[in-house]
Amino acid sequence: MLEKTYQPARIEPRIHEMWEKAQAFKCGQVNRGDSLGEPYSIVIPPPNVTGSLHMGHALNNTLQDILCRFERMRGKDVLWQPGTDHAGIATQMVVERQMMERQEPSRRDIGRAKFLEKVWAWKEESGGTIVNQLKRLGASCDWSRERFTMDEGLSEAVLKVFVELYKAGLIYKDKRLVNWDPKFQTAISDLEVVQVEATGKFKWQDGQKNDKGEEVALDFKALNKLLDKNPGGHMFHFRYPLKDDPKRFIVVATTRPETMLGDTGVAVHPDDERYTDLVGKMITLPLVGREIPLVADEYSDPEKGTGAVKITPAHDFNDFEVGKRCDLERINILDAHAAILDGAEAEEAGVPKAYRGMDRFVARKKIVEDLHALGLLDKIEPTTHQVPHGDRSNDVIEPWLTDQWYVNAEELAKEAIKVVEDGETKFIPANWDKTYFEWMRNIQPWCISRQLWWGHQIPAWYGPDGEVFVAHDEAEAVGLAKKHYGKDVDLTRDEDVLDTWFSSALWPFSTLGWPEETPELERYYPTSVLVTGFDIIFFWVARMMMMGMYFQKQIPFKDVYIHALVRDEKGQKMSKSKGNVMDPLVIIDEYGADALRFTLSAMAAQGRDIKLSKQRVEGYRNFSTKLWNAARFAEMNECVRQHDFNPKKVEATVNKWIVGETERAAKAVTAGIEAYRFNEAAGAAYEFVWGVFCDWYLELIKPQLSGDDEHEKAETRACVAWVLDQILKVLHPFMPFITEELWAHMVEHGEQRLSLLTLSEWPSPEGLQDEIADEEIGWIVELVQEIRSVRSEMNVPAGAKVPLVLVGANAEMKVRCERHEDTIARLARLDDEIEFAEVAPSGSALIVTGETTAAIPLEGVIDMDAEKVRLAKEADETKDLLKKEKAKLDNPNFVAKANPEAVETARERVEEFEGRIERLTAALKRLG
RNA sequence: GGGCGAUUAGCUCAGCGGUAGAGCACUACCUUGACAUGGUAGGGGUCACUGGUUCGAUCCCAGUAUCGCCCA
Repeated sequence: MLEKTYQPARIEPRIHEMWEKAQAFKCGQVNRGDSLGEPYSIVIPPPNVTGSLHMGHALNNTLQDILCRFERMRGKDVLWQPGTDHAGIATQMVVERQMMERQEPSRRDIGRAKFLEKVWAWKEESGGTIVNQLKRLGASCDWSRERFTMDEGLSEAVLKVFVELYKAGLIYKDKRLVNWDPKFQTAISDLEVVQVEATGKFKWQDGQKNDKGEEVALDFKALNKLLDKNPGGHMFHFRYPLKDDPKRFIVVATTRPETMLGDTGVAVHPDDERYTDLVGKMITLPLVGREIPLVADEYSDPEKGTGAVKITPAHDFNDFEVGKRCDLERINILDAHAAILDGAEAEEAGVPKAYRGMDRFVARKKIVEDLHALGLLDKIEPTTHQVPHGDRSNDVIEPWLTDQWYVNAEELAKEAIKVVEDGETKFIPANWDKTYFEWMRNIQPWCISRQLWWGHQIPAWYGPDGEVFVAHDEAEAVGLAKKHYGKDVDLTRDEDVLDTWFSSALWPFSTLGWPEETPELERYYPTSVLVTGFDIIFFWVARMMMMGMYFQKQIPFKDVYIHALVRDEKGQKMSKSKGNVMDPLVIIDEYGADALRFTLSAMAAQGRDIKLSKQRVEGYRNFSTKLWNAARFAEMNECVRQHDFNPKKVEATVNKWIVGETERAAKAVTAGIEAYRFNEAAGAAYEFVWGVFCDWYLELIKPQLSGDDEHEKAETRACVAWVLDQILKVLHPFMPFITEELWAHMVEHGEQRLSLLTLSEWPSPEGLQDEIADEEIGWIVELVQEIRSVRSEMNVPAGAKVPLVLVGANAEMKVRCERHEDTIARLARLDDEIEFAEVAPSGSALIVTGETTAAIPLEGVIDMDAEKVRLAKEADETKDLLKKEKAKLDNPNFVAKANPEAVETARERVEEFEGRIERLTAALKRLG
């Protein structure tokens, strides 16, 4: 006997063990029938090995799991490929932090090899967290195939890709500006940069007078206090003197004063008449003394400030381009820590001694002070601007001039764009292709080198003169070098590693064994769908597409399903700093994995973010309880599975009706999942289970189950068991644990199950609709609801039984009544038998439905005045409806142009409403 | 500045060219032998605004307003 409530915490681990033991999720095995189904494959977007499951993961993996379980039940050979990525910066950071906490020597002290040993040790010990969390969510991945981007095989793929792209000229080394993270001392991708708004409040202008006519002094103490708190937020205007006419100044503005040490020009707009005569003249850069030209370039905006901008090509992305166009020198003034250069480099860059080795923000303050002392500070204004920060370090990013490796993404993007244009790969919802195209068509060279130790070390070796040899391994590089130099030379390997996304880009085929030509690669590539969030379109989708097209000549996935972001109940992004994070594991502990999964799927409407609240989860936990108790009811009534039960052969009307409803529900769920409309699929299942099966079917059959018609009882019991089986099946992708548990349990008195629910066949009932049964049950439902409604409105005590008289019933209704008398009586709480009469007994409450008038004779019990008001109100409402329909039909255009079905419906309605009004009027007349 | 999206019940959201829906919340009643994590009944909406298309618009189109996100 089932317990009274479902207790997920007790059951989930056991179910999980069952699946594992049965190796239920292994790909390439025959689960049913005698042949392998057609392949269906999904690669998991590999979570960071340092990660732990957050709500976004929970949603992402719930949706993938729904698809996989659904297709597996439909007989496909499903591969859901799991694994994690090595997350360069994040992992290195975690391990370094751990070393610091343990007061161990730093990574630089112990060296690269020792450090990597430590990272691997960390990975072995703690790297599996998220995998176990995915299992708790119920993810039906083929865990036997779990991969890691730093695996031997995947590393081999990385090597091959790097070498081949290099040979094809699609990977090259270049000196460009990169986003430099001074904290981690590595280049990071544009996508790892977050813009943080800075707003200042300090204001000062040279020569400004106060009320007393005194010049206002610049309060450095106040300014520096602000700058210490936030170095951004202010626009500083400097006066740069002309070389030939030192009394004449060009005023330029910057939010980063220290960069002026690297200025190599000042630009004005070519059409700016204020400066026409000055273009080409030289300016003396204050503090530094360098002579720099005034150039004309359209980058400068004549409307902004003075129309002149200082140009620092080595420290600003826009200035870099201006510098390129105007042939300006690039002078780097920062070191890897983003401090001002020191020593020989400083000398070479012409950095004045006063600032050498100084932190960038200290230099910022000092330069402002020094320029002010020279009378070259024009004004300081508060401003609001975006300051780039590293998303992991949270340090201010510096554009920095370095040698890095690049992928010619523009070239690779061509094919990746084409296959989406051609519809080979489809985005769902479709409008995400706009985002994809936008990004792909404006793609920049992809900087793939990172100054880290943890990752795939770049397979490039340098000769003594800096000549580069890219090869699969050192031996090959040595060979190349020998050929180049004509003798053996010492080579040094490039120290840098590749961007983590470089290996992730290969994930759809590297996990299948590439570069080996494996049967899995042959069978499961291209994968069926990639399921991910929109924020990852650039990171994964774009890059997987480029690499897939180049190395496999085939798309990596047919569909890309983009799901929403999970937010908190107020619509805020969940973040640790806001403290509004909902931990999926806490929710699972409290409500069960099924409740969480169902909540996420029920809310996963396309194109809208999910605002998650505990209350919602609680609601779907209640749904599990409801299902549990329906099964419990079935069990108590010995509703057990009969192997020869055929839903097409049921005789009882109510059974004919429920098998038809089951078909409808199964089809709706199927259609929903097929179209990635998870909310519709979940909603259809929910409505069927609760609103149809529990609320009506189980109630309608109660009299039968306690009756003595053994033949009918047997059919109904078998029918309940059959419907429940179908319910467990269609709910399984959403709620795998409770359904698997009930599936196993429902056989206690019946036939042994041959397999797990998760390997059972997806229902696809056909031909079970029965219009007559639908109509008959529909009539009963309506009648019962109306009686209940009247009882409630007339304040008939809930426990009291009332008589019922059908007025002017035709033969069919009489038959129906007789057939379902027990049921109606029970559901509507009637006493005695239903009676028939030509006119309603006096003192009755009246029910006027589409085709029926029913009377509840309760003279003395009900308030006849209240009854009059109620009927009059109903008559008025019906008259309004009638008026609307009539207006339609009175419009000749409607009759002429509207769809004939619409006209027909309108006519039917008019008839129905007129009938009802007639009967309501008659009823009112009787009441006086 | 460019792009995308949203605006429907108190809240969160479905829906969609033809009688406005759900969940939660709310009100009343009910410990009836599956379930109080429940049942029954009920209240509650100019479908943001303005035009247009149409026999008919919450839905399609254009514009306005407000909000959100992404990219510069």
